[in-house]
Amino acid sequence: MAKHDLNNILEKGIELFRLNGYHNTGIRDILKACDMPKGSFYHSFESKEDFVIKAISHFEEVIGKDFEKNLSDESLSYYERIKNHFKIHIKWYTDNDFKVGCLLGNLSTEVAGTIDSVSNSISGVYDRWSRGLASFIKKGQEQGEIVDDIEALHLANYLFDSFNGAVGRMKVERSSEPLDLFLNINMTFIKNKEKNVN
Amino acid sequence: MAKHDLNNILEKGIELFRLNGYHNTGIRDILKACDMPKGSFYHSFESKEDFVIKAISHFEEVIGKDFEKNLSDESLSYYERIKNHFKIHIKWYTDNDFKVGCLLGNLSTEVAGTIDSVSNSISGVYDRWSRGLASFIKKGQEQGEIVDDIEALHLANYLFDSFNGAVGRMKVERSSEPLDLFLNINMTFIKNKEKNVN
DNA sequence: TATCAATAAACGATCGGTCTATTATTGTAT
DNA sequence: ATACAATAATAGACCGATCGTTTATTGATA
Repeated sequence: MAKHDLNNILEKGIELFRLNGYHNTGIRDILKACDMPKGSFYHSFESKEDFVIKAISHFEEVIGKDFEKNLSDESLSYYERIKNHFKIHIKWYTDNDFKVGCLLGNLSTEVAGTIDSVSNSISGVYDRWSRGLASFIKKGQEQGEIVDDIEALHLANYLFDSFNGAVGRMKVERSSEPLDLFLNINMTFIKNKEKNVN
Repeated sequence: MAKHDLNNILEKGIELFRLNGYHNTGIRDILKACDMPKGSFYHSFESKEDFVIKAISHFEEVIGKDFEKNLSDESLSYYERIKNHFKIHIKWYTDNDFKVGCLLGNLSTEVAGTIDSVSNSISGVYDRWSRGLASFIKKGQEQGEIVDDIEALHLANYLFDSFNGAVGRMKVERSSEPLDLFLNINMTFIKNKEKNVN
């Protein structure tokens, strides 16, 4: 039995990676943030690379739950559920003063081009998330809420990517405007105007 | 008169920042890439931060020209010019094996949250570029080529952000698919279907 | 007493940045 | 034109700090 809760360390690491990036976050910073002694890190993790891979998995688990909950809210139309999901995330970024990015977005731009294990790991998460979102988009298309001239899986992938781009810009502008633009424009775009659904 | 061409150093730095990121690119790496000794760097630049700010300016200049050229191609409709511009960039990323990001996109996610001078500098570039693109979007809207229910400046900002998100994903997937999706989906979205313009 | 997780201390490498010394280049006076 | 001081530019050794990682030792358990 480990004395230190590994999930706690992973979450502190995720927090710091999101705030300061991968290469600008030292292992010492993570350890200091959760009062773990300096020597203990390599008892639980093989390397920093191993740590970030496990952090990605933990992130998938935590955000994935939130994700499923939002999309399964049967009081809303499929279109509204998707909109609501992004709205909730926008609120979160706003509450964090526009200084924190998405773990996957940060790692994608910073290290996905140089560390293969990281890009492979992120790719898997996006694949699963996109298929999850796509299943709800498809239902929305079948209900006539969402435009159906674009494949659901393509639309899902695109929406995630576009949102990440807006998050990057948000950090620059220190404002929710890029996120709001993302939401308003894409929600206008994907709405099937022939039906009048909220 | 300087023996070393400052623009050459800036371009090598931009290349490395785009490939490996800001914190993962040491000043030594930049100097080695252009055979410049250490002492000369600090004769020309105050610090790494000063260097990256000047690199952003140089990047604005270089890409800005390319940008203006593409959008001023009078053989194409406004809609086609915009599409063509992004197409040219997609080809460039493809030629670079999907491992290189946009300087501004990289710096936005990696350091815009922590180094104010960088976020301010990037913000200025985006502001000028967005206004440039918006002026052409506006003309496209007036010609009935582009949907006009969204403000041109908003659309311009949104397109840049969305493209950057696709570039991040491209690095993860090592594929042009995210970029192609960005182009196909957005070009479908912004096209005014009432008129039949290429 | 044997085992092994947990931890402290130290490792070599590299970071951004400074320092002093040397070499080109320039402006000025003759 | 020539001599010479002044300054710009080049060169690389060097600095303390910090990087990711390794090693040696401790402390608890069986």
